[in-house]
Amino acid sequence: MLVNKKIIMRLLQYKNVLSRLKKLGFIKIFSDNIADSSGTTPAQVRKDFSVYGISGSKRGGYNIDELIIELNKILGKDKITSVIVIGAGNLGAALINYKFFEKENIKIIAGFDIDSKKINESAPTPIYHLDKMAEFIKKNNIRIAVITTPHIAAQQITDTLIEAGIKGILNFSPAQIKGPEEVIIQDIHLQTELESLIYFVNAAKKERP
Amino acid sequence: MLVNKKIIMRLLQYKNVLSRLKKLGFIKIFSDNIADSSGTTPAQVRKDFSVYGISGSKRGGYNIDELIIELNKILGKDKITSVIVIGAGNLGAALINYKFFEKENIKIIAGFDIDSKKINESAPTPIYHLDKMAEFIKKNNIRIAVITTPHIAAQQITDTLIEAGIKGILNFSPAQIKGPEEVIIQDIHLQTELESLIYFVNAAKKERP
DNA sequence: TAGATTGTTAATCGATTAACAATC
DNA sequence: TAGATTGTTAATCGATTAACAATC
Repeated sequence: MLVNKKIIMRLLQYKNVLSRLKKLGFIKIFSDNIADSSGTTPAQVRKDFSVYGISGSKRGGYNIDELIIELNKILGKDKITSVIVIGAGNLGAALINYKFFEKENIKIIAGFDIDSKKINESAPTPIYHLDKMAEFIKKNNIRIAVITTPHIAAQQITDTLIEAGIKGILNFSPAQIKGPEEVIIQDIHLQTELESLIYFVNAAKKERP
Repeated sequence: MLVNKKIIMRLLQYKNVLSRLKKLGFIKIFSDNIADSSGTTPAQVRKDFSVYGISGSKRGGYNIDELIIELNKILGKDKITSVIVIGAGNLGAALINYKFFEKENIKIIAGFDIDSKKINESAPTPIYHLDKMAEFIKKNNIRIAVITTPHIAAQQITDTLIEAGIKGILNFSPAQIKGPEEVIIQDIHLQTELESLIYFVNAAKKERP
Protein backbone atom coordinates (compact mmCIF):
# COMPACT_ATOMS: atom_id res chain seq x y z
CA MET A 1 0.00 0.00 0.00
CA LEU A 2 2.49 2.61 1.11
CA VAL A 3 4.24 2.15 -2.23
CA ASN A 4 4.29 5.77 -3.20
CA LYS A 5 3.72 7.35 0.17
CA LYS A 6 7.00 9.17 -0.06
CA ILE A 7 6.20 10.90 -3.31
CA ILE A 8 2.73 11.91 -2.11
CA MET A 9 4.22 13.27 1.11
CA ARG A 10 6.58 15.37 -1.00
CA LEU A 11 3.81 16.65 -3.27
CA LEU A 12 1.81 17.66 -0.18
CA GLN A 13 4.88 19.33 1.19
CA TYR A 14 5.41 21.25 -2.06
CA LYS A 15 1.82 22.39 -2.01
CA ASN A 16 2.08 23.57 1.60
CA VAL A 17 5.35 25.34 0.92
CA LEU A 18 3.99 27.01 -2.21
CA SER A 19 1.05 28.50 -0.33
CA ARG A 20 3.51 30.13 1.99
CA LEU A 21 5.77 31.35 -0.81
CA LYS A 22 2.74 32.76 -2.59
CA LYS A 23 1.88 34.76 0.53
CA LEU A 24 5.40 36.11 0.46
CA GLY A 25 4.71 37.47 -3.01
CA PHE A 26 6.30 34.92 -5.32
CA ILE A 27 4.73 34.70 -8.76
CA LYS A 28 7.25 32.56 -10.60
CA ILE A 29 9.20 29.85 -8.88
CA PHE A 30 12.02 27.45 -9.77
CA SER A 31 12.58 23.83 -8.81
CA ASP A 32 15.52 25.13 -6.83
CA ASN A 33 13.33 27.36 -4.62
CA ILE A 34 10.83 24.58 -4.01
CA ALA A 35 13.53 22.08 -3.15
CA ASP A 36 15.18 24.45 -0.75
CA SER A 37 12.04 25.18 1.22
CA SER A 38 10.85 21.56 1.19
CA GLY A 39 14.11 19.94 2.21
CA THR A 40 14.79 18.05 -1.00
CA THR A 41 16.71 18.52 -4.25
CA PRO A 42 15.79 20.32 -7.48
CA ALA A 43 16.17 17.09 -9.45
CA GLN A 44 13.76 15.35 -7.11
CA VAL A 45 11.20 18.13 -7.50
CA ARG A 46 11.37 18.04 -11.30
CA LYS A 47 11.24 14.26 -11.30
CA ASP A 48 8.14 14.26 -9.08
CA PHE A 49 6.45 16.82 -11.30
CA SER A 50 7.39 14.83 -14.36
CA VAL A 51 5.80 11.67 -12.96
CA TYR A 52 2.53 13.52 -12.42
CA GLY A 53 2.65 15.40 -15.71
CA ILE A 54 3.26 18.84 -14.26
CA SER A 55 5.28 21.08 -16.54
CA GLY A 56 6.74 24.53 -16.29
CA SER A 57 8.55 26.53 -18.86
CA LYS A 58 12.18 25.97 -19.58
CA ARG A 59 14.13 28.92 -18.39
CA GLY A 60 11.02 30.51 -16.85
CA GLY A 61 10.31 28.06 -14.04
CA TYR A 62 6.77 27.54 -12.82
CA ASN A 63 3.86 29.89 -12.33
CA ILE A 64 3.05 29.53 -8.67
CA ASP A 65 -0.73 29.87 -9.01
CA GLU A 66 -0.96 27.27 -11.75
CA LEU A 67 1.34 24.97 -9.82
CA ILE A 68 -0.81 25.14 -6.70
CA ILE A 69 -3.93 24.43 -8.74
CA GLU A 70 -2.34 21.43 -10.42
CA LEU A 71 -1.06 20.03 -7.15
CA ASN A 72 -4.43 20.48 -5.50
CA LYS A 73 -6.06 18.64 -8.38
CA ILE A 74 -3.62 15.73 -8.16
CA LEU A 75 -3.94 15.61 -4.40
CA GLY A 76 -7.73 15.81 -4.47
CA LYS A 77 -7.81 18.75 -2.09
CA ASP A 78 -11.18 20.02 -3.27
CA LYS A 79 -13.54 18.88 -0.55
CA ILE A 80 -13.57 18.96 3.21
CA THR A 81 -12.76 15.73 5.05
CA SER A 82 -14.23 15.11 8.49
CA VAL A 83 -12.05 13.35 11.01
CA ILE A 84 -12.63 12.01 14.51
CA VAL A 85 -10.11 11.57 17.29
CA ILE A 86 -10.27 8.63 19.69
CA GLY A 87 -8.78 9.36 23.07
CA ALA A 88 -9.04 12.83 24.56
CA GLY A 89 -5.94 12.71 26.73
CA ASN A 90 -3.02 15.10 26.33
CA LEU A 91 -2.27 14.30 22.73
CA GLY A 92 -5.85 13.75 21.64
CA ALA A 93 -6.98 17.04 23.13
CA ALA A 94 -4.08 18.80 21.45
CA LEU A 95 -5.01 17.45 18.04
CA ILE A 96 -8.67 18.30 18.57
CA ASN A 97 -7.68 21.90 19.20
CA TYR A 98 -4.98 22.03 16.55
CA LYS A 99 -5.95 24.88 14.28
CA PHE A 100 -3.63 24.15 11.40
CA PHE A 101 -5.76 21.43 9.90
CA GLU A 102 -8.75 23.52 8.90
CA LYS A 103 -6.79 25.53 6.38
CA GLU A 104 -6.20 22.30 4.52
CA ASN A 105 -9.82 21.24 4.33
CA ILE A 106 -9.54 18.89 7.25
CA LYS A 107 -12.08 19.24 10.00
CA ILE A 108 -11.93 17.39 13.29
CA ILE A 109 -15.58 17.11 14.14
CA ALA A 110 -15.59 15.08 17.34
CA GLY A 111 -13.52 13.36 19.98
CA PHE A 112 -14.29 10.20 21.93
CA ASP A 113 -13.10 8.94 25.27
CA ILE A 114 -14.03 6.31 27.80
CA ASP A 115 -13.42 8.60 30.77
CA SER A 116 -16.59 10.46 31.73
CA LYS A 117 -14.49 13.37 33.05
CA LYS A 118 -13.26 14.03 29.53
CA ILE A 119 -16.70 14.12 27.98
CA ASN A 120 -18.13 17.46 26.94
CA GLU A 121 -20.84 17.22 24.35
CA SER A 122 -21.35 20.96 24.11
CA ALA A 123 -17.75 21.96 23.42
CA PRO A 124 -17.00 23.58 20.04
CA THR A 125 -15.59 20.20 19.08
CA PRO A 126 -17.69 17.86 21.21
CA ILE A 127 -16.18 14.95 23.13
CA TYR A 128 -18.51 11.98 23.40
CA HIS A 129 -18.37 8.73 25.26
CA LEU A 130 -16.81 5.84 23.36
CA ASP A 131 -20.20 4.09 23.39
CA LYS A 132 -21.50 6.60 20.89
CA MET A 133 -18.62 6.26 18.46
CA ALA A 134 -19.88 3.57 16.09
CA GLU A 135 -23.22 5.23 15.65
CA PHE A 136 -21.61 8.62 15.09
CA ILE A 137 -19.34 7.23 12.38
CA LYS A 138 -22.22 5.64 10.54
CA LYS A 139 -24.53 8.60 10.87
CA ASN A 140 -21.94 11.12 9.68
CA ASN A 141 -20.30 8.83 7.19
CA ILE A 142 -16.82 9.31 8.66
CA ARG A 143 -13.92 7.62 6.90
CA ILE A 144 -10.86 8.83 8.83
CA ALA A 145 -9.99 8.37 12.51
CA VAL A 146 -7.01 9.27 14.66
CA ILE A 147 -6.12 6.97 17.56
CA THR A 148 -4.37 8.48 20.58
CA THR A 149 -5.41 5.94 23.18
CA PRO A 150 -3.05 3.86 25.29
CA HIS A 151 -1.59 0.71 23.81
CA ILE A 152 -3.97 -1.60 25.60
CA ALA A 153 -7.12 -0.14 24.02
CA ALA A 154 -5.87 0.40 20.49
CA GLN A 155 -6.69 -2.89 18.78
CA GLN A 156 -10.18 -3.16 20.20
CA ILE A 157 -10.97 0.39 19.15
CA THR A 158 -9.53 -0.31 15.70
CA ASP A 159 -11.90 -3.25 15.31
CA THR A 160 -14.87 -1.10 16.28
CA LEU A 161 -13.79 1.71 13.97
CA ILE A 162 -13.43 -0.58 10.97
CA GLU A 163 -16.68 -2.35 11.71
CA ALA A 164 -18.38 1.05 11.68
CA GLY A 165 -16.92 2.00 8.32
CA ILE A 166 -13.59 3.75 8.94
CA LYS A 167 -11.19 3.38 5.99
CA GLY A 168 -8.09 5.17 7.24
CA ILE A 169 -6.46 5.34 10.67
CA LEU A 170 -3.68 7.57 11.91
CA ASN A 171 -2.27 5.66 14.84
CA PHE A 172 -0.36 7.46 17.58
CA SER A 173 -0.53 4.56 19.99
CA PRO A 174 2.57 2.39 20.27
CA ALA A 175 0.49 -0.67 19.38
CA GLN A 176 0.93 -2.41 16.05
CA ILE A 177 -2.74 -2.35 15.12
CA LYS A 178 -4.10 -4.66 12.46
CA GLY A 179 -6.98 -4.48 10.05
CA PRO A 180 -8.10 -5.76 6.68
CA GLU A 181 -5.94 -4.91 3.71
CA GLU A 182 -8.25 -2.25 2.29
CA VAL A 183 -8.09 -0.18 5.47
CA ILE A 184 -5.11 2.13 5.49
CA ILE A 185 -3.20 2.40 8.75
CA GLN A 186 -0.43 4.94 9.20
CA ASP A 187 1.63 4.93 12.36
CA ILE A 188 3.31 7.85 14.07
CA HIS A 189 5.50 6.56 16.84
CA LEU A 190 6.41 9.67 18.78
CA GLN A 191 8.41 7.78 21.33
CA THR A 192 10.47 6.00 18.70
CA GLU A 193 11.06 9.23 16.79
CA LEU A 194 12.42 10.91 19.87
CA GLU A 195 14.49 7.87 20.78
CA SER A 196 16.03 7.74 17.33
CA LEU A 197 16.94 11.41 17.47
CA ILE A 198 18.69 10.79 20.78
CA TYR A 199 20.46 7.77 19.32
CA PHE A 200 21.90 9.75 16.42
CA VAL A 201 22.99 12.65 18.61
CA ASN A 202 24.81 10.24 20.90
CA ALA A 203 26.31 8.41 17.93
CA ALA A 204 27.57 11.70 16.46
CA LYS A 205 29.10 12.65 19.80
CA LYS A 206 31.07 9.42 19.82
CA GLU A 207 32.42 10.12 16.35
CA ARG A 208 33.69 13.62 17.12
CA PRO A 209 33.80 14.16 20.85
CA MET B 1 22.86 11.75 7.95
CA LEU B 2 19.58 9.89 7.99
CA VAL B 3 21.35 7.07 6.18
CA ASN B 4 20.33 4.33 8.50
CA LYS B 5 17.44 5.98 10.26
CA LYS B 6 15.10 3.27 9.11
CA ILE B 7 17.07 0.44 10.59
CA ILE B 8 17.51 2.27 13.91
CA MET B 9 13.79 3.01 14.01
CA ARG B 10 13.15 -0.70 13.54
CA LEU B 11 15.63 -1.72 16.24
CA LEU B 12 13.96 0.71 18.63
CA GLN B 13 10.62 -0.71 17.65
CA TYR B 14 11.83 -4.25 18.31
CA LYS B 15 13.11 -3.23 21.70
CA ASN B 16 9.82 -1.58 22.62
CA VAL B 17 7.83 -4.53 21.37
CA LEU B 18 10.03 -6.99 23.23
CA SER B 19 9.48 -5.23 26.56
CA ARG B 20 5.78 -5.71 26.08
CA LEU B 21 6.12 -9.34 25.01
CA LYS B 22 8.30 -9.97 28.04
CA LYS B 23 5.57 -8.62 30.28
CA LEU B 24 3.20 -11.04 28.61
CA GLY B 25 5.44 -13.85 29.77
CA PHE B 26 7.48 -14.70 26.66
CA ILE B 27 10.88 -16.21 27.37
CA LYS B 28 11.90 -17.41 23.93
CA ILE B 29 10.92 -15.54 20.81
CA PHE B 30 11.21 -16.08 17.04
CA SER B 31 11.89 -13.60 14.27
CA ASP B 32 8.36 -14.35 13.17
CA ASN B 33 6.85 -13.10 16.46
CA ILE B 34 8.95 -9.97 16.46
CA ALA B 35 8.10 -9.17 12.85
CA ASP B 36 4.43 -9.66 13.47
CA SER B 37 4.26 -7.30 16.41
CA SER B 38 6.54 -4.70 14.82
CA GLY B 39 4.88 -4.57 11.43
CA THR B 40 7.75 -5.98 9.40
CA THR B 41 8.89 -9.35 8.04
CA PRO B 42 10.89 -12.16 9.68
CA ALA B 43 13.60 -11.83 7.03
CA GLN B 44 13.93 -8.14 7.79
CA VAL B 45 14.26 -8.84 11.51
CA ARG B 46 16.97 -11.45 10.99
CA LYS B 47 18.75 -9.21 8.52
CA ASP B 48 18.73 -6.30 10.97
CA PHE B 49 20.03 -8.51 13.75
CA SER B 50 22.69 -9.87 11.45
CA VAL B 51 23.91 -6.38 10.58
CA TYR B 52 24.36 -5.59 14.27
CA GLY B 53 25.82 -8.95 15.16
CA ILE B 54 22.88 -10.22 17.19
CA SER B 55 22.48 -13.95 17.05
CA GLY B 56 19.99 -16.42 18.38
CA SER B 57 19.99 -20.16 18.21
CA LYS B 58 18.90 -21.99 15.12
CA ARG B 59 15.66 -23.74 15.79
CA GLY B 60 15.43 -22.19 19.26
CA GLY B 61 14.92 -18.53 18.35
CA TYR B 62 16.08 -15.80 20.70
CA ASN B 63 16.12 -15.50 24.45
CA ILE B 64 14.03 -12.42 25.12
CA ASP B 65 16.06 -11.14 28.06
CA GLU B 66 19.36 -11.40 26.22
CA LEU B 67 17.85 -9.81 23.15
CA ILE B 68 16.60 -6.81 25.10
CA ILE B 69 20.00 -6.38 26.72
CA GLU B 70 21.78 -6.53 23.35
CA LEU B 71 19.39 -4.07 21.75
CA ASN B 72 19.72 -1.67 24.65
CA LYS B 73 23.47 -1.87 24.34
CA ILE B 74 23.40 -1.15 20.61
CA LEU B 75 20.89 1.64 21.09
CA GLY B 76 22.78 3.19 23.97
CA LYS B 77 19.76 3.17 26.25
CA ASP B 78 21.75 3.21 29.45
CA LYS B 79 21.49 6.78 30.65
CA ILE B 80 18.75 9.35 31.03
CA THR B 81 18.48 12.07 28.40
CA SER B 82 17.02 15.43 29.32
CA VAL B 83 14.87 17.15 26.74
CA ILE B 84 13.22 20.56 26.53
CA VAL B 85 10.11 21.55 24.62
CA ILE B 86 9.80 24.95 22.95
CA GLY B 87 6.23 26.14 22.62
CA ALA B 88 3.71 25.29 25.30
CA GLY B 89 0.61 25.39 23.13
CA ASN B 90 -1.68 22.46 22.58
CA LEU B 91 0.92 20.11 21.21
CA GLY B 92 3.79 21.33 23.36
CA ALA B 93 1.78 20.98 26.55
CA ALA B 94 0.70 17.50 25.48
CA LEU B 95 4.28 16.38 24.97
CA ILE B 96 5.38 17.92 28.25
CA ASN B 97 2.77 15.84 30.02
CA TYR B 98 3.25 12.73 27.92
CA LYS B 99 4.08 9.98 30.38
CA PHE B 100 5.36 7.37 27.97
CA PHE B 101 8.78 8.88 27.54
CA GLU B 102 10.04 8.38 31.06
CA LYS B 103 9.95 4.61 30.80
CA GLU B 104 12.51 4.94 28.03
CA ASN B 105 14.99 7.06 29.95
CA ILE B 106 13.80 10.29 28.37
CA LYS B 107 12.92 13.13 30.70
CA ILE B 108 11.31 16.34 29.59
CA ILE B 109 12.67 18.75 32.13
CA ALA B 110 11.28 22.10 31.01
CA GLY B 111 9.09 23.93 28.54
CA PHE B 112 9.51 27.41 27.10
CA ASP B 113 7.02 29.87 25.66
CA ILE B 114 6.86 33.51 24.73
CA ASP B 115 3.36 33.94 26.08
CA SER B 116 3.41 34.97 29.74
CA LYS B 117 0.06 33.25 30.32
CA LYS B 118 1.70 29.91 29.57
CA ILE B 119 4.53 30.42 32.03
CA ASN B 120 4.50 28.44 35.24
CA GLU B 121 7.86 28.07 36.84
CA SER B 122 6.60 26.00 39.73
CA ALA B 123 4.78 23.32 37.75
CA PRO B 124 6.12 19.74 38.04
CA THR B 125 7.67 20.37 34.64
CA PRO B 126 8.27 24.12 34.75
CA ILE B 127 7.42 26.39 31.82
CA TYR B 128 9.79 29.35 31.50
CA HIS B 129 9.84 32.41 29.34
CA LEU B 130 11.74 32.05 26.07
CA ASP B 131 14.24 34.62 27.35
CA LYS B 132 15.58 32.07 29.80
CA MET B 133 16.04 29.31 27.26
CA ALA B 134 19.65 29.80 26.17
CA GLU B 135 20.90 30.10 29.71
CA PHE B 136 18.93 27.04 30.79
CA ILE B 137 20.39 24.95 27.96
CA LYS B 138 23.94 25.91 28.83
CA LYS B 139 23.49 25.52 32.57
CA ASN B 140 21.90 22.10 32.29
CA ASN B 141 23.92 20.93 29.33
CA ILE B 142 20.86 20.06 27.26
CA ARG B 143 21.44 18.46 23.87
CA ILE B 144 17.92 17.70 22.61
CA ALA B 145 15.01 20.08 21.97
CA VAL B 146 11.52 19.66 20.59
CA ILE B 147 9.99 22.54 18.62
CA THR B 148 6.22 22.92 18.62
CA THR B 149 6.00 26.63 17.85
CA PRO B 150 4.21 28.17 14.87
CA HIS B 151 5.99 28.31 11.54
CA ILE B 152 6.97 31.94 11.86
CA ALA B 153 9.05 31.46 15.00
CA ALA B 154 10.74 28.18 14.17
CA GLN B 155 13.91 29.28 12.39
CA GLN B 156 14.78 31.99 14.86
CA ILE B 157 14.32 29.61 17.76
CA THR B 158 16.41 27.02 15.97
CA ASP B 159 19.26 29.51 15.66
CA THR B 160 19.07 30.30 19.36
CA LEU B 161 18.92 26.63 20.29
CA ILE B 162 21.96 25.72 18.23
CA GLU B 163 23.88 28.74 19.46
CA ALA B 164 23.23 27.54 23.00
CA GLY B 165 24.48 24.04 22.33
CA ILE B 166 21.55 21.94 21.13
CA LYS B 167 22.65 19.04 18.91
CA GLY B 168 19.33 17.44 17.96
CA ILE B 169 15.92 18.94 17.19
CA LEU B 170 12.59 17.23 16.76
CA ASN B 171 10.62 19.70 14.70
CA PHE B 172 6.82 19.63 14.75
CA SER B 173 6.47 23.01 13.08
CA PRO B 174 5.68 23.02 9.38
CA ALA B 175 8.79 25.11 8.73
CA GLN B 176 11.80 23.66 6.94
CA ILE B 177 14.31 24.66 9.56
CA LYS B 178 17.99 24.78 8.77
CA GLY B 179 21.12 24.38 10.81
CA PRO B 180 24.74 23.31 10.46
CA GLU B 181 25.41 19.83 9.22
CA GLU B 182 26.40 18.41 12.58
CA VAL B 183 23.06 19.30 14.16
CA ILE B 184 20.46 16.62 13.57
CA ILE B 185 17.02 17.82 12.64
CA GLN B 186 14.11 15.42 12.40
CA ASP B 187 10.75 16.63 11.15
CA ILE B 188 7.32 15.34 12.04
CA HIS B 189 4.77 16.97 9.79
CA LEU B 190 1.48 16.08 11.43
CA GLN B 191 -0.52 18.00 8.89
CA THR B 192 1.15 16.28 5.95
CA GLU B 193 0.76 12.87 7.58
CA LEU B 194 -2.96 13.37 7.98
CA GLU B 195 -3.29 14.77 4.48
CA SER B 196 -1.49 11.81 2.97
CA LEU B 197 -3.74 9.37 4.81
CA ILE B 198 -6.77 11.18 3.39
CA TYR B 199 -5.23 11.10 -0.07
CA PHE B 200 -4.75 7.34 0.00
CA VAL B 201 -8.22 6.67 1.37
CA ASN B 202 -9.73 8.77 -1.41
CA ALA B 203 -7.50 7.11 -3.99
CA ALA B 204 -8.57 3.66 -2.81
CA LYS B 205 -12.22 4.68 -3.00
CA LYS B 206 -11.80 5.65 -6.64
CA GLU B 207 -10.25 2.30 -7.43
CA ARG B 208 -13.05 0.26 -5.93
CA PRO B 209 -16.05 2.47 -5.36
C1' DT C 1 22.77 35.31 -28.54
C1' DA C 2 24.37 33.39 -24.07
C1' DG C 3 22.97 31.57 -20.01
C1' DA C 4 19.85 29.22 -17.21
C1' DT C 5 16.43 26.00 -16.33
C1' DT C 6 13.36 22.30 -17.50
C1' DG C 7 12.20 17.44 -18.53
C1' DT C 8 13.68 12.92 -19.14
C1' DT C 9 16.69 9.09 -19.64
C1' DA C 10 20.21 6.28 -17.87
C1' DA C 11 23.24 5.17 -14.01
C1' DT C 12 23.74 4.55 -9.36
C1' DC C 13 22.72 3.51 -5.03
C1' DG C 14 20.64 1.29 -1.21
C1' DA C 15 17.19 -1.29 0.90
C1' DT C 16 14.23 -5.28 0.88
C1' DT C 17 13.20 -9.87 -0.31
C1' DA C 18 14.04 -14.55 -1.65
C1' DA C 19 16.36 -18.51 -1.14
C1' DC C 20 18.70 -21.93 1.03
C1' DA C 21 22.59 -24.14 3.53
C1' DA C 22 23.60 -24.80 8.23
C1' DT C 23 22.08 -26.65 12.39
C1' DC C 24 19.58 -27.17 16.65
C1' DT D 1 15.56 -38.16 12.99
C1' DA D 2 12.45 -34.78 10.88
C1' DG D 3 11.06 -30.35 11.00
C1' DA D 4 11.73 -25.70 11.94
C1' DT D 5 14.36 -21.73 12.31
C1' DT D 6 18.47 -18.97 11.90
C1' DG D 7 22.05 -16.42 9.37
C1' DT D 8 23.80 -14.93 5.14
C1' DT D 9 24.36 -14.46 0.32
C1' DA D 10 22.55 -13.26 -3.99
C1' DA D 11 18.71 -11.37 -6.63
C1' DT D 12 15.35 -8.07 -7.02
C1' DC D 13 13.22 -4.05 -6.60
C1' DG D 14 12.54 0.78 -6.29
C1' DA D 15 13.98 5.24 -5.39
C1' DT D 16 17.31 8.86 -5.95
C1' DT D 17 20.80 11.15 -8.45
C1' DA D 18 23.48 12.51 -12.40
C1' DA D 19 23.72 14.08 -16.73
C1' DC D 20 22.49 16.46 -20.58
C1' DA D 21 19.69 17.61 -24.72
C1' DA D 22 16.03 20.74 -25.50
C1' DT D 23 14.65 25.33 -25.34
C1' DC D 24 13.03 29.66 -23.50
